[in-house]
Amino acid sequence: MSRTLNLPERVAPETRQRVEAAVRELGFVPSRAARGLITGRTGNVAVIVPDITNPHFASLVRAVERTAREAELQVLLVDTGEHKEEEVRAAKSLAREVDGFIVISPRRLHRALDALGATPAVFVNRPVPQHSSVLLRTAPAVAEALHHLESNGHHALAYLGGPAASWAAGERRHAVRHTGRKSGFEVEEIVVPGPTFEAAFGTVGRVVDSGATAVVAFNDQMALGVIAGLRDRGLSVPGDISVVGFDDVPMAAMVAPPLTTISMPTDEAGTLAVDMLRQGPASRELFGTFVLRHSSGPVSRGRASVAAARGQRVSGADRA
Amino acid sequence: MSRTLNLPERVAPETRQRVEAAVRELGFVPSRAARGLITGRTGNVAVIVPDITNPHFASLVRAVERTAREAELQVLLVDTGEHKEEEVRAAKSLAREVDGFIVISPRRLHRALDALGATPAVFVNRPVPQHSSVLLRTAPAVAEALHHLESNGHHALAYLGGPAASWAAGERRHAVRHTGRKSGFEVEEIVVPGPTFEAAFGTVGRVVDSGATAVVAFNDQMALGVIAGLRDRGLSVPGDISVVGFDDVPMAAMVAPPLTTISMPTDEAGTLAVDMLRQGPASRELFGTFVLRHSSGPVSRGRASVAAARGQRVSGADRA
DNA sequence: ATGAAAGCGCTAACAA
DNA sequence: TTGTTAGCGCTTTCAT
Repeated sequence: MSRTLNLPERVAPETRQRVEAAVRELGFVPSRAARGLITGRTGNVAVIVPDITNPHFASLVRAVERTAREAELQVLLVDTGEHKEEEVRAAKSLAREVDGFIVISPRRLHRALDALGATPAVFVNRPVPQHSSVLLRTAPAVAEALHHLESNGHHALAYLGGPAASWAAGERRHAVRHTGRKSGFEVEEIVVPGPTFEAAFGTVGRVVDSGATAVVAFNDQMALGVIAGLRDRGLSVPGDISVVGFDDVPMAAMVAPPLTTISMPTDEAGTLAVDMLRQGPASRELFGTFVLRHSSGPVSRGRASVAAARGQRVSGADRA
Repeated sequence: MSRTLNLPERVAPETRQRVEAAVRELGFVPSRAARGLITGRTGNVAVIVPDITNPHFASLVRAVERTAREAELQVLLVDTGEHKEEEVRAAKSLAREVDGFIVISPRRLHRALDALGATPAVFVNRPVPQHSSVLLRTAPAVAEALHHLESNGHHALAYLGGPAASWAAGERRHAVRHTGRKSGFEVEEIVVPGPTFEAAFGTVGRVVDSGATAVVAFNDQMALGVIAGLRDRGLSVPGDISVVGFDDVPMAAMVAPPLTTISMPTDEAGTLAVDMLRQGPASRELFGTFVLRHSSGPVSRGRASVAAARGQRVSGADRA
């Protein structure tokens, strides 16, 4: 019977038909657990994310799920809630329940690696020795973005950074600093307490003070925070200041003004990640693309309103 | 040994310590699969959603995941991609791999029920005979919303409906129609091809023509679509027309103007859903709350710009 | 080409 | 209180 299901070609056609009929009739579904016990393969893959509520991670997970199901794999979801020790716990407790891990949690944390045991893993946006990774690179897209800004008369840029421990934060920061300086931009780097709307909102005082005419933020949520903060000070986007984000989350196209941003190939990344699980350690790179929408444009002429807003800060009207 | 792990109180303290030490030393983790084979409990729960990329569902899933992990359950994620037959496939193939289903996919589909077999399930926003459900009710919050609109001088309302097959669409539609008429509103119902930004964007022609001064949309994405469409016609929100959404997705607070909406208790719903898995069939209700932000306000005085926009439609400038 | 038997890692029931 | 055994539903090997 087992033979009929797994090696149908090595069974007599007649027996085969009988068995298949019975299977359909009884609605028989083999137990993956029992099978896994003996084969050593569970048919499960675990995907670990910091926060499924972040649209960028949600897109990645959706792609992983779709590809996994096409390969008859089940997806175990672990949401660490940005809590790194949860990642280790999950790895340890799941290591033998899954055929592989897809770790999208971008903070580097080396303790986690032991917990994996011999279970293969592919890391998204986190290069790890001895393990597979898929890296989402932005440098070429950033170059395009800065070229767009430059040709619109911008020279002074503020960059709102991401979490220090994140590989993506390093890559993006390097891309804008490096490309920026090469293109003759003056780039002011602003460190933000977290990669969130609120945190970014709280930094607009520094953005305005910096004299920048354009700001690039680590992700779209932060870009929205900047836009809201600017508006809160009576400044308009892109009229007074241009804003560019990263990720191109679905909402980026729905807001006003629609966000100029760097779109990440999340579908390909998710698909690639599960495909890479079968192969040995390897590192692949995928590239983001520049998406021009309406939160960026020509540098403003007068800058009177920006100067006025700068006055605000001195008067203590800054909002933390 | 098994005893030490599962019934520690029925083992001699000394033996217990020895075993526990060994467990820690070897990093022993029992195989859920093998255990499940004999106990009949897998320690897994499957959660089925139409689209994890929708922030409303993502919030629900996050709550489910957190609660499940606290109960030492693993979460199997199934994203049906809005495809109802996938739901049946998933139910059939997972029925024996999980201790329960949490079905957040809101379209009603009765074929799915047989596939469940004897596996318990709790349905979110879908009442199902013989099964548990948690229903997210909005009527009281809608009453508040309409009262807010009324006291701001609104009398004519457009309602943009959700998917016909969805229980939530029925509940929300009934709430606004019923409460609306009771409060003396004139409510124009507009059917939209899908619960999306784009689909809603495409209906603003009809919204404007209806003469409504306020629109309530089935969800926040649609509300954003309406706002964008209105802006596209030179109309402002809430200056010319007020807009109210449902769900209070995280982005609702980040956009301009911040969305007035009806917030859903997704955390409680998710938690409740996994708690209810253990108990027998039951139906619980949770209530949304009205959140007043800035996409709604006093009805505009002149309405000249709205009249102008209406002219647009006649001239064929409508965007499908 | 097919049947029979052993055994994957555990728990439950029974002995001791 | 602890050791032993049968067996969960499968696959694999060996015999037929």
